[in-house]
Amino acid sequence: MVAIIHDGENRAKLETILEAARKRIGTYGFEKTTMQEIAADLRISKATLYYYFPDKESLFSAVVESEMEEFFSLVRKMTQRLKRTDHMLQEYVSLRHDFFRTFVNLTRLRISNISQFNTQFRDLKTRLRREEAGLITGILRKGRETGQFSCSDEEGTALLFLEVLHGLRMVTAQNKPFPEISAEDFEAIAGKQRQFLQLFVKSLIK
Amino acid sequence: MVAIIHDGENRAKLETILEAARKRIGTYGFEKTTMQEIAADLRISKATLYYYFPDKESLFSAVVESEMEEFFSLVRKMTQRLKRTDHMLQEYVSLRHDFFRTFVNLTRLRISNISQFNTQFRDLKTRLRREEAGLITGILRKGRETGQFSCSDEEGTALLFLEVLHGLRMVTAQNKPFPEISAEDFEAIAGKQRQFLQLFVKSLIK
DNA sequence: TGTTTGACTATTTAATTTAACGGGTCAAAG
DNA sequence: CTTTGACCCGTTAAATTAAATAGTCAAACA
Repeated sequence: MVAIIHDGENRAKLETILEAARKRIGTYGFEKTTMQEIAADLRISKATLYYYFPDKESLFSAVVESEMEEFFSLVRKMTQRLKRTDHMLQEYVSLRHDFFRTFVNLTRLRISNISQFNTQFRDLKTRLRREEAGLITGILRKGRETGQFSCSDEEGTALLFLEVLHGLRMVTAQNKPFPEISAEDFEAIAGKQRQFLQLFVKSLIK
Repeated sequence: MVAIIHDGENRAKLETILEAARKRIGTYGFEKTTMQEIAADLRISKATLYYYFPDKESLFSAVVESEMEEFFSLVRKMTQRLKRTDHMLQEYVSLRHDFFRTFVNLTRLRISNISQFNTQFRDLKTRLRREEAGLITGILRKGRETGQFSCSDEEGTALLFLEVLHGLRMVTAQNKPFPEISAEDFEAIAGKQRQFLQLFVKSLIK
């Protein structure tokens, strides 16, 4: 049997591995998490890990993917629950912020090392980016259809929106040695993002 | 006589030193520019350099300061020339972009090394930041006074504006090895900043 | 007196070597 | 089908050493 097939009890084992990996990554980041450590946490051998995942990259990609899927799921539920599209954007920023708070170390992966990771990782990143842009585009479209927003080029606007959020995060967190993204920093990021959101919405409601 | 006093011909000598330092820094950045090299370019001894500037940090700060002053001067002239405040913002972004294009390597200074520089450098940075914020605040105020913009909290808005521009620059230039901020990257940054500017102005013209 | 310099030092940084570690494989066992 | 210990090899980290570099200063000079 091959690891890629997810059936029954095998699926459960994969889940426990993902969970262990997620904990390690969430605390120490990609670089500082070894396969040996994950195996030790699960009290299995490293070779067994390699029986379920062909390589480190695949395991880590799977972790990121599952985390992102959960985030997307929350977002979708939220968009169905809310009526006002400006509130959707607001909630989106809030959810995304919480998500990144628990997943910081993941983002701490050094750029230089990203390039070392095979195309697989880069592909995942761009896919998630696209998916995220799709969600925002959807909200903007809905805003236009319901007469709440006036916006031409929803796609371009959505990309700009995401890049500005990303940029504000970077600018604030930039010169922190390493684990030192403090609670205040997170609050500062949230504040700036809210301020931007206000401005953004204002530009849409014309 | 002490280097800090800038009179007559002494001033001229300081200028030539600043010019030589500026060239080196502009090409190789702070870290990779040595006092020896600057001295060699001027065909003077390193000790002479230290006669005019107490240390490397002071010389480099002086270079950055003079560059920034020139930029600010251009901006002020521009604001007096133009009537429409939205055009002022547009021109500001354009000027700033050109300025940073010629001064990239300066920004390449590693954050970790910035902290090594004494408070002096950090002070300069915050002072310039404040000055820049003042310029934008001025434009926003003028916009409100002339009825072109409606904006409460001009200061906060100005800071956000600058941080978003900075953020967009970072996000685009982030994962470039070193000297590889290509012309395309610069164009991409400019494009995103223009797009944001459009949105920003829209939110102000209510 | 103001300016320039070569020779010097003390610290940082870079280059070099060496040891440890981590990703990944595999034959064999359960 | 699943698990494992033992193994390999390339990368990284630690330790050691060599080279630069920021900064000083007494002496020369204009």
